[in-house]
Amino acid sequence: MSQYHLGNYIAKQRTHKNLSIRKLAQLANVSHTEIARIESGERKHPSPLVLKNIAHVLGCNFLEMMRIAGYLEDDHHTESISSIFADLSTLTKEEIEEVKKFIKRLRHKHDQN
Amino acid sequence: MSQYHLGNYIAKQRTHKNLSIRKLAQLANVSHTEIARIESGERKHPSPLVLKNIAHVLGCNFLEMMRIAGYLEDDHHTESISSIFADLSTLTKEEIEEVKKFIKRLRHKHDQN
DNA sequence: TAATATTGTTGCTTATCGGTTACACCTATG
DNA sequence: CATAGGTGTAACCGATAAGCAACAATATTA
Repeated sequence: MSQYHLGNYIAKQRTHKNLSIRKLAQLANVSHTEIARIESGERKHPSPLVLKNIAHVLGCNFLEMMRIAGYLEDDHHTESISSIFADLSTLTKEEIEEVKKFIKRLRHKHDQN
Repeated sequence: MSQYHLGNYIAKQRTHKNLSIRKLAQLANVSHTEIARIESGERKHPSPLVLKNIAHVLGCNFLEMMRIAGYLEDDHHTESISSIFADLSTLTKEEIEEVKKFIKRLRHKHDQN
């Protein structure tokens, strides 16, 4: 396990925040052993639900984490999305809220099919 | 299991494409029993890798599927831009174009101040 | 130095994922 | 009718995800 994997990414984020494995585990509501195994690379396919909690505590992008975990495919679709991502950073909080509502409405209509 | 879940979504997509469970399984390189369990709701947390294959065969948005599976962040944590990123990922190309226009209008109004 | 706490890691155990096989049911073709 | 094929589901089983308790090693404090 000498290659760069999800565990390295999480470990870097964690140490950068001066958190121990156990402290992160406590905050993310995940066992410390599981986090240790993920970081060491022993755990091959951790649950997305676990990763979601970890990403939330570490304050890093969950989808980025999912991508590193090998769960996402980087296709053209996600690329066009990331361009929007760049556009968004120029907006104010209030405007971003409007975008959120707009997306929520879209998705609501979307889910009815 | 009377509620709308991932299985209902997959079953609808599958039948809409006139595919049997076994045929879908064959194309997606997943056992037919696993797909049956996912559709029935018996399987609680199918692997994202399995879902990726299924989504690819069905020609539907993988992240949308992930969202329905409960693997992506929901609206409780959508405080950062990165959460919008996740939300966007569940939309179609056409819908994303709408969001782009919406953002463009916002910025236009923004620049007038 | 001795006692205590904290670090990451290692069995052990339970639950669940996911495949192979077998089943019961239905449909079509001889 | 009978045989063949296709449908979804159930029984069984190996592999693994993930928690708990115990561990050795280090850091801290009295």
